[in-house]
Formats: sequence, structure tokens, C-alpha cells
Amino acid sequence: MMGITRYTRILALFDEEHPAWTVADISAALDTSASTLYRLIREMVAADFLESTVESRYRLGPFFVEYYRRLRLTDPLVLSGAKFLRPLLGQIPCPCTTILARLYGKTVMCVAEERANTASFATSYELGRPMPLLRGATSMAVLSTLPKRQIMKLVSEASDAPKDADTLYAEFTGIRKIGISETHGQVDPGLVGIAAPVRSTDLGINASLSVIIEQHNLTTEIRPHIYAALSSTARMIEGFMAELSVPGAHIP
Amino acid sequence: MMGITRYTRILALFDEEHPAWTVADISAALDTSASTLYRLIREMVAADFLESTVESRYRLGPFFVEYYRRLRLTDPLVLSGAKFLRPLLGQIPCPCTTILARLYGKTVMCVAEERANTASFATSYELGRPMPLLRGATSMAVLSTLPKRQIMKLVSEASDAPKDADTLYAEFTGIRKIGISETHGQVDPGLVGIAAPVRSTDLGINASLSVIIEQHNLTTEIRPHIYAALSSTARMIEGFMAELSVPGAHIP
DNA sequence: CTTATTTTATCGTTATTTGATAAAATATTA
DNA sequence: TAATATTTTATCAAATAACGATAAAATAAG
Repeated sequence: MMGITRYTRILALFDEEHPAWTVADISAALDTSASTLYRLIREMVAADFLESTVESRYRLGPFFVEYYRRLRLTDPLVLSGAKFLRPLLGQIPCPCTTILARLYGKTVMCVAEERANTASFATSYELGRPMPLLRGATSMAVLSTLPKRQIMKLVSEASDAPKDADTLYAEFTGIRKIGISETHGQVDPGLVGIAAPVRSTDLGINASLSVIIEQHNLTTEIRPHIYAALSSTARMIEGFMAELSVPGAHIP
Repeated sequence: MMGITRYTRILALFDEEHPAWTVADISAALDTSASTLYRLIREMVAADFLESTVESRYRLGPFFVEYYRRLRLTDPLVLSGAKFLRPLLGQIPCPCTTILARLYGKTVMCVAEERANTASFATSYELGRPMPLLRGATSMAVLSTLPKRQIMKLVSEASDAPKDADTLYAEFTGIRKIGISETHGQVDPGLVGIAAPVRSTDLGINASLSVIIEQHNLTTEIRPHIYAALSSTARMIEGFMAELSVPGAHIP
């Protein structure tokens, strides 16, 4: 075993279905000796990546809460975009959720969200949850910001491509042209996602800003409102990111 | 250099004041060769701990958003307590913020929070921000859940102890007795913190549930309401945690 | 108190990390 | 575009740390 993966493959075991692990189970899952694992786990507990709990089990530690905050305070996308999510909520005349999402490996992940008090429905795009690349307006808008070569690569590697690569690429061209992606029930039945691409080639950021509403609320009157609110907010976020990338704005 | 600290001491450099680092600056800060750092950083980028950005700088990566979600979905305190923060908001008849906090090394850290739309004031107890152990109701209530030996150790190691150890310990005894800690302006001027201890000796959890309000809103009429709401909610959270710790409730 | 389980310590072998240096890739400037 | 500077990767021998089997210690369970 080598490098950082010694630690990350242990972390990767901890999820909603497996919140707490014994050393014996980790040993079986990773085919690694208990002696080595006790040493690694002791290190990870000292670093607050893990902590020990009942029944000789270990769970994730509070380190990740601290570094989630550090990311919120340093990441140019979150820094520029999160503050617009609540105002955007106010511009949408029906119960909705607003989402800032970005490319994350071979997935798209929400990195900030706001939910109207009136929104009773649940969305799959939760903060921090990796989602499929090729389904839903949020993902499609993110993909549309990428160079063609990278899109084709991601599409070809995707196991769940709903259409062939060229058809998909035509869709991305359309999204780039009108600046909006709209999909119906591709992620959650009964819900509609409407998203605007957000990008900063300078900072290497490929992201999107989305509004999720219930399908029956999407009338021909409110659609233009939503499109306009998304487009203008996306442009403002890009403006703030551009400011962050001016030389000398960093204080290292 | 050894073990996981090779990586964590790099991560520790990234904060609000230093959002992006060059390899040269990291090399100077950690007194480590650039050749080694390029190798470590490459690993950390591959693991999404870091990502590269403009001007040959690196910043924190989105890994921490994903693992913050995993923690939310697996941590017994967050799992049991976060859902009560919004209902608790509703029980407080003035603008307020509700906070779930826990011991984090030699600090206390908020791991979940809710803010009333009407609350215009800013609180220092942000989600994920390590705070001093001996100031503010939130911290005092957490400390009060610990065994005497551990309290004395933490107090003796604290650099900012406002009072001597025995006086402080008497305060913790008082908090344990009435189940509430109330402090005025110890963290933020003009604000009041009111907190109830939250603990599970089974799960090894030492935490607190707090309400932060503006000092001028704390009347003799609403104080009993707040005390009662906090106490009953804290008890419910402890009840949910107890359910999580019954043998066989885990599915490893 | 006894026994079983979990965790830490020890240690030789094996494999990896380190940092100096060189090479390659990328960005900057003329 | 070419030339130069900067950033990043590759190479390699020496130093170091990780591995896992085993034993010892600490803790939990009966």
C-alpha cells in the first residue's frame, strides 16, 4: 500500500449504510492486517479523521466539519456564489431549492444550497452528494461549460449515458447557446431542474446554478422569470469570481 | 516526517487568510524540499484534498464537502440533534440562532446550526469553527458534561482561563445541577448564550445545545421559556442518541 | 476473579519516502 | 514566433518508515 490512499480507502468505507466499523471488519474489507490497521487508525484518530465509539467501533471524526468551513471561506465558487442563493430563492414565485454545483471527478456535486421554508419536496441534489454527470439540468449545465474533448471523454467513460455521445454534445451546444438547461423528472420524479452554467476559465471552475421546483408549478408565465433570474445571478457570480482572480488579490 | 501528519500539516496551512498556496511558500513554511512537496501535493490533488488553481497555486478541494455530508449522515450527535434545531427556533419568541456544539480537542466546535430569518446579528460560533473552551454558555455546558479529572486537565492546559480552576469547577457543578448555562457577552458583545448540556456516556459524546439571542431581548418572562425549551429538547436529543447506541442497531 | 477481546508494543524484513539533480512541460517575455 | 523563465515531473541512492507476525498490555465481559 502506498501514500495517501492508505488513509482514503479507510475513510471511503464510512457512509450512510456503514456509519461505524470495527478493525476486524476493516481488515476483512481491505485485506490488510489488523496490526497495520490499528496503527493507521490510531493516526487517523489523532488527526480527528476518525474517533472511537462503542462496541470497539470507529466512526468519522469532526475534522471534516472544520475543513468544510475552511472550504466555505476559501473556495472561490462558494465564496462568490453562496451569498446569492437566498436572494435567488426570493425571486422565484413558488416553493423551490437553489443549488450551486460543480464538477467533482466523474460526478457533479452540490457545494452550496438554500431551501425555501415553503418547499416540502425532497431533492436528490444534497450538499456534498456526488450525482450522475448526464442526468438533470444541474449536471448538464456543468458539463456544458467544459471543452469538447473533456465532454467526450467523460461521456464515453460514463456507464449510464442515456443517449449517444453526439446527440448529447448537441444538447450541450444548445445549453451554451441559450445559457439555460431545463430537465423534467430526470433526477426526481415530479420535479423540474432549471440551471445556468457558471464558469471561470481563469480559475478553472466548471459549475452551475440551479433552481428546483415542482413540475406543476412551472407555468409559461413563470418560466421566463426563472430563466432571467438564473442568467443574471449566474453572471453576477462569474463577476465576483473574476474579481478573486485578479493578480495580487491573493494574500499568501 | 511521518504518517498522516505529512498531509495534515499541509492542509493546516489553508485558512481564510491564506486560501491559496504556491509550492515555494509551502516549502518555506514547512521547511521541506519542493521535490517532496510536489509529490505529496500531487497525491492530495488526486484524492481531491487539494486542487490547482491560477498562478501556480493550490487550494482546498471538494473532498471536504463530500465528507461533511458523510459525517452529517453518520454522526450520532448530528443525526440525533440537527433535526431539533429548527423546531427549537420556533419555540423562542425572539430572533435567535440555535447551535449544536461538541468537544473538539482543546476547543468546542459547532457541528450544526440554524438561524432565524429574523436574526440579523452575527455570532462567532459558526459551523466548523473551533472556539475557546472556557468562554460562553455553549462551551461551559460542554465542559460541564466531562468527568472532573478531564475538566481540570483542560482548564490547567488552557492559556486563557479567566478564573482559577476551583472557581471554574464550582461553575460546572452549578451547570450540572440546574442543567443550564447562561453567559452574557463572553463571546460576542451584546449577545447572550443559553445552553443545555447534551451527553451520551455510552457513545462518548460531550456536547451542548444552545440558543443565542440579543441581550436586550432576554426578559424575565422569556427566560423560563427558553430554559424549558432547551432542557426538553436536550433530553430528546439524548433519547435519540440512546436509541442509536442499543446493541445491534448498527449494520456494519 | 477469570477469561475473552481489544489495543499497543516489538522487531526483522521489505518497501517507501526523501531530497538533490536532471529532464520535461508549461508559462512568460521579447 | 522564438527565447527564456518558471513550474512540474522523473530519476536514483541513501535514509527512513511501513508492514505484519507475534507478544505483551490494557480493557471489557462473564
